[in-house]
Amino acid sequence: MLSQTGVYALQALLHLASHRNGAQVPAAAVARELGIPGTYLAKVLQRLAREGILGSTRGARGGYRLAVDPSSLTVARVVTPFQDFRAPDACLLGGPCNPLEPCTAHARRSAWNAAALDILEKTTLADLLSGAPLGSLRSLAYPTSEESR
Amino acid sequence: MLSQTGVYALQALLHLASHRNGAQVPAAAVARELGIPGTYLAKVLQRLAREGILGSTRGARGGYRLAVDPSSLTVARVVTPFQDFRAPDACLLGGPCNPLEPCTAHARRSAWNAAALDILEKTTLADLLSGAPLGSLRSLAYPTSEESR
DNA sequence: TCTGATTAGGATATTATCATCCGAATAACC
DNA sequence: GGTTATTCGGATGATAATATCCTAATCAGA
Repeated sequence: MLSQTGVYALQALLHLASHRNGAQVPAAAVARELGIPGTYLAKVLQRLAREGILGSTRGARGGYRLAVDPSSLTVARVVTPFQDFRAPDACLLGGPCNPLEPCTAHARRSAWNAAALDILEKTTLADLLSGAPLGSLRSLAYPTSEESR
Repeated sequence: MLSQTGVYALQALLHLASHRNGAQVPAAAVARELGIPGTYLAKVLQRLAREGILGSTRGARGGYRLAVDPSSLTVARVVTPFQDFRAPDACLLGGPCNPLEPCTAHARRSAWNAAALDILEKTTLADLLSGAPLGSLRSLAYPTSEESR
């Protein structure tokens, strides 16, 4: 569901978020701490900075810091720069399938994708850090008896 | 969520399932019908045959046929040979994280994965073909007011 | 102003996924 | 038995994701 790069991004952000008072942390330190290939993480952080999710300063005692509030930073926003979640429009049944009146398989597939994206858009960095109750994830548990088929 | 190869497999199986009375269909015909690269689909079908999902006969008038009942064939079983859905055990927070008492982020990530797998295991080929009500997918809709955070 | 630490960015290598090619093996039909 | 249609399996090629390398640009501090 999440690409390797997406996971790296999340890990790094969670690590930075745990550094209170917005202290700056060099990319190499984050990488060392998390056991992520340093040269690669550098690229990922660079990208997150371009996205405005991280702030950066170069030079001695420089590094990266969170630029947005963890409680308003969704997993979707973190991960989207690195992987595409748009539902593919090709129909599972092959034939040309009117998007306005899609076949069942098509509709189901879109529902899968929407559901996955929904999770990512409802979960924030703060959620991941705080031991908050599962919230939106609860709706993903096994369906209770009356709604199962 | 689904790899390209997984989608090919599903499309092909759906196509074969629509051929009543278990008639055999050559790989090339399936590929032509669905607009999938024929030489690649051949490999996919071969694999599905090894998995016991398809039956095959070589030679003239040969081809592939479904070897299991669509209503007992889950999407998970179709797709698993081509992509791994096992939840990675690496912790999102980096540090060594006791699997028996995982960190919040870890738990949430597992929940995502379990939820995704759950969808795939609850949906059958027959579901995709029949216009059956969404069933298990309904539990993935936006949470109703009282369960949202 | 020099030096060391650090991000920025381009170029390149490595690996996995997707796709193609080719030579068999097998089965139906004449 | 020969011919044609088809699956099977191995080898190879293309493309995208992942990872590394190198050279700047920038900043803090001595």
